[in-house]
Amino acid sequence: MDKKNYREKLISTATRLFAERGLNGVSIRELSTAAGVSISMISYYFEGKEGLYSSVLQEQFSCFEYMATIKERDSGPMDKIEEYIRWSIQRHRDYPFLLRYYTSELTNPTRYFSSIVRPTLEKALHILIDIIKTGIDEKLFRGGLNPEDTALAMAGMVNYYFLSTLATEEFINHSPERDEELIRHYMDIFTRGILS
Amino acid sequence: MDKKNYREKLISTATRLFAERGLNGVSIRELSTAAGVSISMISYYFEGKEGLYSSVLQEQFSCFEYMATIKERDSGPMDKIEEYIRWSIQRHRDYPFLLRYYTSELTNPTRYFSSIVRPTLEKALHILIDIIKTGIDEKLFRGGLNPEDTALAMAGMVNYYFLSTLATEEFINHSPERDEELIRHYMDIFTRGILS
DNA sequence: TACTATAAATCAAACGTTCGTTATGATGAT
DNA sequence: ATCATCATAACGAACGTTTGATTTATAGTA
Repeated sequence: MDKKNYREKLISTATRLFAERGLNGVSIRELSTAAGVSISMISYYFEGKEGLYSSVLQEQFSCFEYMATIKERDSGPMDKIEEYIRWSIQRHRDYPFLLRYYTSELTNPTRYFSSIVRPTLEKALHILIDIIKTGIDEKLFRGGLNPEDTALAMAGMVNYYFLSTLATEEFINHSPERDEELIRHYMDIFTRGILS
Repeated sequence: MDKKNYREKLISTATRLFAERGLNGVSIRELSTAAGVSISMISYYFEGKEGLYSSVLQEQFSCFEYMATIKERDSGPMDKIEEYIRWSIQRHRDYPFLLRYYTSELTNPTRYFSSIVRPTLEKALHILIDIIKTGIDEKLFRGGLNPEDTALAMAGMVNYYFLSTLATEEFINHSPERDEELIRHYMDIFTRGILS
């Protein structure tokens, strides 16, 4: 039989369950059963339950690094904007989990938030601003446009949709087709407001 | 001695503690001690812990009814927009709690979300849309403006700020002066994008 | 006013359950 | 021989709930 590594299995199961019900909403007994792994593996691979939670967190937020690469892509501002929206939507699949983190049940949530989440959100915003500035320079976007305002409105807009659909059937069951539909929807809004 | 009623004391304490650490992050022992009340009062006044949580929720969301009255106010669209922003900011003092609710630890969160939160958010959005439409009709706002897009961008924008400052010192310690500063800031952004 | 009976509000203690952790010994793969 | 994994059991701590007794408030009666 193949050598198994249940570390990943634990992480993926924990990601789903913690996203659904939070750190204190899931017992490690239920978690290990759902993962099909012995309960003692949690202490074996991680430093207990909070250690597992921290590992999940770290993995969740590492995905933001991809966002930073969009700026360097060899494509026009319009394509980059679309890429940002696409990335946002895929990221928002994990939104319940991220929201949980914002109001974390960890022993010292504020420190984590300040050191990871906040800079990440600000970085994302500045990348958007840069893309829009480039669009204005290249005279693709309206000259009168305020890059900071536009980026904020855009990031907020995408955000707001997910906040309002969170935890609904619509959110949980969104398909790739629905994703594309959403991307077109936001690109339409963006286009209406921004093209020169 | 006066007749006491610890119901309100329990609700106010629970509101603060649940906002900080969530339903499963606070034990009813700690909660009752913090309220200076016997633990059995929770089952006496509410139907257990979840009942108390539900009561807090209901009170939190009832504030949204005020939002609906803004539309009927006897003032211009610009004033109404400012009122909306002011209301949003004050509401966001309770943001950690509301966010918790979005990812609720209740037994059946989706039902609550669908029946309370979603309609509330949509109602708020439609009130904004109406205000903006009126502004366009009265030729105060740009004619080319898309009311739906603008309302969404605006609601999202205000939202995004709080998401990014949540759980930071900056958020927790914001003062009335800081509130006014924020209101002016958002009104500036709005004005730049919307006036005719 | 004073006494009493009833109901409401409050409490401390106990109950049974579940929690996260750790220890143990065994099994199969490398 | 080492490593990954298992099932199981045990542990003390913490959990939410319930019980039964006690205090307080209210109302009725004299």
